[in-house]
Amino acid sequence: MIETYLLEQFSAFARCGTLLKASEELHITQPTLSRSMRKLEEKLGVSLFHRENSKLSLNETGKVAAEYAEKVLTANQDMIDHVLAYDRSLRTVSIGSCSPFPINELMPAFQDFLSEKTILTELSDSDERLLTGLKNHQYDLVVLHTLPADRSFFCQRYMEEQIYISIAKDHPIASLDTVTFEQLRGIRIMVSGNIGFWMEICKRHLEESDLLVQSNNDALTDLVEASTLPFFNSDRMIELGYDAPDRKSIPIRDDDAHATYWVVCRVTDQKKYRSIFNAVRSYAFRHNEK
Amino acid sequence: MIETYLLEQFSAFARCGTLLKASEELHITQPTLSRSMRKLEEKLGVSLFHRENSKLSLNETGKVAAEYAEKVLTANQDMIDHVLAYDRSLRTVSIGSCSPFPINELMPAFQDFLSEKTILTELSDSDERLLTGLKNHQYDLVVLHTLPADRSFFCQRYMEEQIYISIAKDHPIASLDTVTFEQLRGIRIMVSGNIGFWMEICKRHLEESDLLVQSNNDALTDLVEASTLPFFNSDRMIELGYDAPDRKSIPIRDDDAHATYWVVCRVTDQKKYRSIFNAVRSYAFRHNEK
DNA sequence: GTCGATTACGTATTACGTAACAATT
DNA sequence: AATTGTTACGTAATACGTAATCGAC
Repeated sequence: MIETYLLEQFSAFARCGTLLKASEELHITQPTLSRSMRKLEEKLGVSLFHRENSKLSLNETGKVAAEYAEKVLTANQDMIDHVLAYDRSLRTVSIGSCSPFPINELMPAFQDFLSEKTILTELSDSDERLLTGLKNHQYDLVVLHTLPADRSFFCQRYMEEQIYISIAKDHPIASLDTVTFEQLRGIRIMVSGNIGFWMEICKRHLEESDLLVQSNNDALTDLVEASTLPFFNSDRMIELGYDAPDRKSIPIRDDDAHATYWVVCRVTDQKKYRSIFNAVRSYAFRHNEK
Repeated sequence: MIETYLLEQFSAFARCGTLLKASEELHITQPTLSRSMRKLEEKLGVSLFHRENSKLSLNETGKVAAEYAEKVLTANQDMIDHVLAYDRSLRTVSIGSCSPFPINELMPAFQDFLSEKTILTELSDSDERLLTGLKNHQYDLVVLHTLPADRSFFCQRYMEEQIYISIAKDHPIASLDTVTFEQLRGIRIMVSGNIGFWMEICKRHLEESDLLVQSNNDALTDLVEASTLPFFNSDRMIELGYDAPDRKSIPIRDDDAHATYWVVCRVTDQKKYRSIFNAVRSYAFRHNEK
């Protein structure tokens, strides 16, 4: 077997063409490289270079050897990458969600029951992408707004969320008890940029030009206070106090404005996340009682 | 990058299960292995083992690492194997032939013009197999008894060979000037085992049970002298003095009993073997003159 | 007591750098 | 003169072995 450092030095020479350039790239001296190249030849028992006129170059065998050396080195680097990634994956729980609110609500439970692990959360606007991610171990837990048919997933019903329009009290619409997306068409409405699948819903029912998307949440809060423009809200957000005093929040009665969230994992991991699912279940129970 | 010796030691431990057995396999001491395993963990920056009760075993990450280590090591060994094989191939000329006689005749030319190379000759009973071997660099030169249609080969007509039956002078057939395979059916005939495609010809035209195949050439010579059984001969063999005084050699007039040999190489190698083909051509010219 | 792993210490190997030299361009 | 590769020599790093220690079965 050939030691890795010899292959690294050989590969560097093959790329750079001269020992000098290779030695600069590797931050070692030429004599070291010169000796290493001889050593590699000795180890293999074959000649790898043309040596003439203080000019060193690969011969036919050397070119073949360089190709294979590259393979060995990438295999080595691959090992490092994969082992580190695997080790990381053991200490990390990746959670994907179609919407930001369930994640916020679940965070305390995650921190309780996965205290020794790193928690990594990610928003996605597509249930489908979340499920494929769950399947190929990109995620360990996902929160969906649709119930997957696949039996290889374990699903627990979690919570409901209802979208509201928060609109100035003197606006004609403020007199209504409920509205439809249809009634909101043509009105400019502010909306946060990080709302997962809700953005798709909004774009489907309203003109895209009417949506004032604001990715920065602080900026959105400022805008709400500084303007009288309506904005999208939800029962969950209102519960948390995200409301504006001079506005009225009116529920949107379209089916699409209501979501039921499901917490999902691979059936093989069902036991692993048992305590989390218990917390989810009791949360769902408490809220169904109301 | 991880040095190869660390991966070798790690792999040995993964196979053997204990440091002691691994150390015996590698002919090093346990302390060395113990230190190396720690070093590997340090280099990767992750834990690879369960250490408890003077018992060392791979943890989950360690098992993954062992798989990848194996890949790196096989890539390393692959490199060595292929580089050595390639280097060998540069100093070797592999010659395949459908018949022994052309090789014997060409040997002096090979030794003249490939003096710095190792010459490797091989008999094959199938032109087809010789051609595929030539295509995939198993052979560099082949001698065929059929002219290949493929334009990616360069072909040079070489020599003729005519099969004779050498039969006791008092045998009825000995009175004939020529014979056919048909006339020889039912007669037990001795034949050498190493005659390439000729064996196929004999089996096609004669009962297999009538052929007394003798793989050892010396034994065949002895048998020829000690018995009066007929045997197959050829004009080329007769020229070289391979004959028996108390027998008569009669040419077989079937088409199959006559062969025209072609020396063939890949067109890409045509120049490389130019001097050999010159020798072949002049040999063919001399013999056509006769 | 045996087996397996680790620690501590000393040694031998060897990979590397410095300096000088050789050979081209 | 500048560039590139090699040789010679000394040094620092390190891989290894020996001996002793600890724990468990």
